[in-house]
Amino acid sequence: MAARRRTAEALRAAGTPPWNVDFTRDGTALEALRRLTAYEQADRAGEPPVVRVAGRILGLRSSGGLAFADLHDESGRLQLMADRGGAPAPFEWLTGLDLGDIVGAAGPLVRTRRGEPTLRVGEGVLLAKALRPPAEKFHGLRDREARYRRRHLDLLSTPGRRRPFVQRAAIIGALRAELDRRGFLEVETPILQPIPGGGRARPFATRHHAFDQDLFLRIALELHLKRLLVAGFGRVYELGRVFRNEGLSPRHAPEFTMLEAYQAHVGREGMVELTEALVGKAVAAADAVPGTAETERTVDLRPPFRRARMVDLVRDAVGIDVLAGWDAPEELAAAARSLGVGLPPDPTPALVLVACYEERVERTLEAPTFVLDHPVETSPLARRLPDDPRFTERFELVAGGRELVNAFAELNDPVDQRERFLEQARRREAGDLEAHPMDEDFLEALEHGMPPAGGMGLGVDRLVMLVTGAAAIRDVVLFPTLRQGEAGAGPDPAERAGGSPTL
RNA sequence: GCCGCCAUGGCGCAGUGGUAGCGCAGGGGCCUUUUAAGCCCAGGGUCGCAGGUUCGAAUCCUGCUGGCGGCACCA
Repeated sequence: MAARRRTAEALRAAGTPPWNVDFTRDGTALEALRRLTAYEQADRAGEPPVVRVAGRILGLRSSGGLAFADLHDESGRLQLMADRGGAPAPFEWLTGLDLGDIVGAAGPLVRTRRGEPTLRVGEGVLLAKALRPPAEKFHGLRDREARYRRRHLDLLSTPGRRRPFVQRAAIIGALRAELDRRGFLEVETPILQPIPGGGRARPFATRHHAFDQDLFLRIALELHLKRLLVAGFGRVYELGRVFRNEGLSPRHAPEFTMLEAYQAHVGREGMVELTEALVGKAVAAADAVPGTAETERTVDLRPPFRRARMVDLVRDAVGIDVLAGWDAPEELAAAARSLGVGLPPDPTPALVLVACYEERVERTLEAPTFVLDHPVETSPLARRLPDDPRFTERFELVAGGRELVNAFAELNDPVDQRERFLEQARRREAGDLEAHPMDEDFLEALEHGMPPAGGMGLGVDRLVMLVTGAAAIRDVVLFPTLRQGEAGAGPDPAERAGGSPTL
């Protein structure tokens, strides 16, 4: 690095500023290749195309009087070449570059002896000197911590690793396009909330100084979107970050992206249809990203998806028939315990069912499956089944052993809603930190009348993981949350220690 | 929060109690069609941090920090 600083200073002294230089290109590397191909297909009529490209130098090879460099831009790679005899100034320029430098280059396109499309440099301009080298050029950054903490270095050193993030953007764009096409209104609701509701999770707490009041970061989008149904919007959705103060894992991050959509006058079936459509569009959008053919997708995400009731899944997988044993909760609990299923204290039949499902069934559901009819006790915002009030008109879409979507016919009975909040509040007082808090403001909205509606929430990061074949949520989040400790406080231990870098 | 594994030059890795090595990158040199170019030369590391055991510690022990994996909880 010291040598690079000297190089930069020498350039400045020689009247060639190493930064803040402009260069107008006439296309990307990919477009340059297309122009060369077109020229060749036209039987090389006339002069070869002259192009101006700009990008980062990630490979340098020189052999005496010939020098090559690999220029990478957002579209791909183009080789640069200069020879001492033919073009002394460009040759000196090219051999004086360092890996990582960002340059502009102009000249005719040719092919080398090996057939590599190559820009023969006529004019070369240094646009930004790299004082630090990229990571190792063959293996790139392998250390996971370094890759997450210094994502810019990871991505610049290994351009192919940008692809999942391009796919992510394509997926989010497709979700938005499909919802827009269906007439949903995209809205933005508060992230800072006095009462974090709409889900079961511990929130992050923060402090508003001017209000002298505690606020929480939202854990879900649900309650505000339902207020908008009350307000008269028939179809609304929000795509946004939510925050949950819970453990991390390859599939859990403290902040993640959620899509929630609400549609008046449709029930659960409408949400099934919408879910299948959105997943289908997401898959198509991701597959349309260039270079995606070799994506490793372990789960077939083509709709339609299987449907199964939770009670049936549990009965078939675990051998416990919760419906049959509903009136004998002690026996149900004993049966579950004898199979090694962990249960909360005083388990009701519903809690036995959910425990068996979550512990024994969910992770086994690889192929996308709509899991239907969750019990009321764990579904405080969902409408009851008309023919069985113990269960709700809810589903979760599970794929790859993980919940991807949670949806239901929304409860619009303010009396029932109040009772369920009270029940949740009792659990909260009993120490359940994730029980839903009482929310009078939301109840007041419901009391004005909310149309019957279906609602769904989709974990965008998980969808992106499934669609791109990523093993960890951190592989589809650009800058994942990491602990900030002494040892990992900054990117460069040498500089943090105050010593001079030894590069 | 608990359990296990990991941490060695800028990056990728080797080194299991006896003077820290290799490749890439960086520096110097050779080479006019290279593709992780090749060849020669010379550099660069308080082995994550702090203690301990030992004549002697990268190596064994303890604690701490960070990461990864699992459990618990959730999407």
